[in-house]
Amino acid sequence: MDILKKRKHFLEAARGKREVRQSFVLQAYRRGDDAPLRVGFTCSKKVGNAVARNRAKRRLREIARRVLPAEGQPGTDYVLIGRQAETAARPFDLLLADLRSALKDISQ
RNA sequence: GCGGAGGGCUGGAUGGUCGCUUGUUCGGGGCAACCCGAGCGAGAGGAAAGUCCGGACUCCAGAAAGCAACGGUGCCGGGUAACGCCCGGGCGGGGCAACCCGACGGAAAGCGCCACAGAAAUCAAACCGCUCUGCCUGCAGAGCAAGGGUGAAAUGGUGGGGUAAGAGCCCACCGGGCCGCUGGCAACAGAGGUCGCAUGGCAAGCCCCACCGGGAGCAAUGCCGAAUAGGGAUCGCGCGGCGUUCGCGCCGGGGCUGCUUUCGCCCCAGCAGGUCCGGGUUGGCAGCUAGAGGCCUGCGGGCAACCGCAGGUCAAGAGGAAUGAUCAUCCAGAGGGGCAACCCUUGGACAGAAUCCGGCUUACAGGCCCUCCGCGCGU
Repeated sequence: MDILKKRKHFLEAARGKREVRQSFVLQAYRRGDDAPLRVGFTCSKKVGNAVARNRAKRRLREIARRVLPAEGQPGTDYVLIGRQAETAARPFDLLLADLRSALKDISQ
């Protein structure tokens, strides 16, 4: 599982499908190859100050690490977008459930 | 005990599970750069923040000196690599006090401004008035600036003498100017003499004086580097100004910091083509963390800031940016129940390194400690 780092890749992912959950927004973009899936994280200044953004990003990174290797699809770029308050405050098991349901919906 | 002043410290703890960055050792792979696995370490703050000052470091600008411009600082002394910071002192102001606050050089160099009110706001004067004289019920002339009133500010204040009424007109005390003296490195202070005593305020309006300052910043900068365009050197044609008898002769001209001087450097066209050099975007590596370092202890100097010496110890280095996620128990705190032990619920301030240091400023839940002042009570 590689991490997205280039602005170009984030812009590509933004053209793909979107799934909105209470705690985050998931974007997915099919690259059309069989290489391992990739994931990126975005927390804009809307999420809060630097401490709030870092915390939101770390929680997103953690749920991605636990769920994506088993349930994500190869050849896909995923982007998780943090949302104000909910990303940092939502109970962790619900956060995991949000990601699973979003992945299920977005692959259809 | 109540109220207050100054200063310092702290900024949740432990464990389980799963991760990230980095150092090192071992094993494996690779020509190598490096990659993979395992073990052992390290991994956010007092403000990491605002980016407001001061530096280190790097590059740019021809150098030096002087001048000008612009910006900054502004009582004195000390500390420091330096500062607009810190310490000590002076002066002024506030507080019963501990203590706190202060853009705190110059207003007889010049310009400008001083709203409203007021007669009058800096250069002269008199609104209500007061006194005397003349005519006699109001006016004219002369004298006065004490009283009233306005204002942030009205030509020093209080008391007395004096006078027609008054006035530093005269006197005492206070205040002030000037002069030297004494103390102090100095800011300044003290006592004395002298002058009745005309230089209102604003310099946070311009300005003057003294001192300091080149610009940009780690996205600096250096190195490695595919392609394309542009660039440079050299060969070749060929060359600046003036005069010309068209053979040539003579002489230079221009640019480089805001200006000047000295020194120094560079250019003198343009162009088809050949050859050679080179080029630096995405990316990678370096810069990159050991430096005016922090902390502890001891000794020495200093009122202190701080300095010196010796010993010990500690030390993130990311780069769409690691330093965590989650669960449990505990500890502060808050609410409720209970005589109590205790139980239940809730719940964690401000805030995240980005080249590195020294400051300042701002934000901050809760907790702890020290010193001092005033009042009250007891001895």
